[in-house]
Amino acid sequence: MICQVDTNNGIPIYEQISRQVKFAVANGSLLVGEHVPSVREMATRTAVNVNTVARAYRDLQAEGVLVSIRGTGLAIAADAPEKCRRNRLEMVRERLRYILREALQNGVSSDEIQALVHSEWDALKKESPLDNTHPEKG
Amino acid sequence: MICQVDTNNGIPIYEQISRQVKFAVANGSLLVGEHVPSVREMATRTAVNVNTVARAYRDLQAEGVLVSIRGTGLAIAADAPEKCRRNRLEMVRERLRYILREALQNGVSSDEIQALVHSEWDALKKESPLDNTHPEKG
DNA sequence: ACTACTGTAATATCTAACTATTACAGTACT
DNA sequence: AGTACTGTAATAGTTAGATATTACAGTAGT
Repeated sequence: MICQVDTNNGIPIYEQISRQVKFAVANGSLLVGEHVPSVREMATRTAVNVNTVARAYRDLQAEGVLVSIRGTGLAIAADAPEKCRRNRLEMVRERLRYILREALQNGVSSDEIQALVHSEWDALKKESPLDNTHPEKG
Repeated sequence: MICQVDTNNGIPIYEQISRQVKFAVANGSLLVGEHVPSVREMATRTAVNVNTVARAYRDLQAEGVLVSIRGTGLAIAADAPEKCRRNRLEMVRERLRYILREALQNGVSSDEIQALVHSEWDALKKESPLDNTHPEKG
């Protein structure tokens, strides 16, 4: 489990981390019972402070994604995959809505948006071709 | 010129204001030479502090969208519409890219994204039907 | 028992964004 | 000249996010 943190995009680091954990659970990169990296390891690998990682993990516990195993670490909760998979599209949708609303309210046409999404999606696929390491079961 | 400010979405208020001004210039809601609302009026109408509006206007001057007319106010620069129209899709694209990258990197399929964009766009169109007050010339 | 890990918590410090307030110089209108 | 607007600036205070550091209780392996 590796997290990519961007300190310049305005999104709180703890939120970036918790989102990525939830996505990882949703697509099977993290399995039930598996331990998430310790706060210190995650902090080191992402060049972030321990407290910031702890904040993300605390939020994930509150959401029921992680459970604490005292003295050992934090593990993926039994019902986390179902939860995260159900919320995966919602997480994307929530942010997509802001952008589309702004575009719509300012005279961007449906065709322009469709073209924009298509071209950006293709560009991203070329940029980082899919490495299906953890394919989801149907 | 009315600005809608959301204090809870994490985006700096001054950035929300400057973006909305640029969009308004791009689609003809604000014309060359026209005065933008005074910092005090804009601050009152958006329930925001004067300094925050001033910050937005300062940025817009730095970008060449607004020009200062001493003692009178700030007006839309002569070449602002061209500039803003050229940047309009880029402003949307920049934010769209973050979302699509996150989705792609986490196993969301092309079909799911297309469906998501389509359904959200339709929902937004119903929510606020287009009032073509300032149609762009072809 | 010792060591090396876990998570958690408290403290202090920093920065960006925002607010409230006061002040000042330039312009327009009467 | 006086009034009412402009933008601009300085000051001080608040909040959220992040950092650095220290500390402590619980667990596992030796």
